[in-house]
Amino acid sequence: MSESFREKVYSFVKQIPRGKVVTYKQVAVKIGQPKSCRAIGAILRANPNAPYVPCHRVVKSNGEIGGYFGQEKISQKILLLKKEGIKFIGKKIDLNNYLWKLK
DNA sequence: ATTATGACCCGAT
DNA sequence: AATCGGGCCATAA
Repeated sequence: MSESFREKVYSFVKQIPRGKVVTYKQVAVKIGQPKSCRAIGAILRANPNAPYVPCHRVVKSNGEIGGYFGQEKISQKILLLKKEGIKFIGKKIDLNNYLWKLK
């Protein structure tokens, strides 16, 4: 039996180190479904188990941060990222500095 | 089974 | 830099 889509997403996101981020696209590629980037967000929205799965470290490919529980708690996502040392330039972050480089 | 929705991505304008 | 449009995919109804 193969892991469910959800399981793959969560298990990978849990490995993102503090102070680093990955894009929804990266997650999609990593779990072997490069075209499922959009569905990744749908999964994280469902039941991230907030503190356990660091879903706040998943951002958009253009440097914007994306959402957090719909459009409601984005401020909290920003706060968590700032708390980890990530700086914002307007509405975006510098992916060249914070992107987690996979091996 | 079919439709609509959304924490997305990318190329073209 | 900002906007638009088409593509993709898991879920919910």
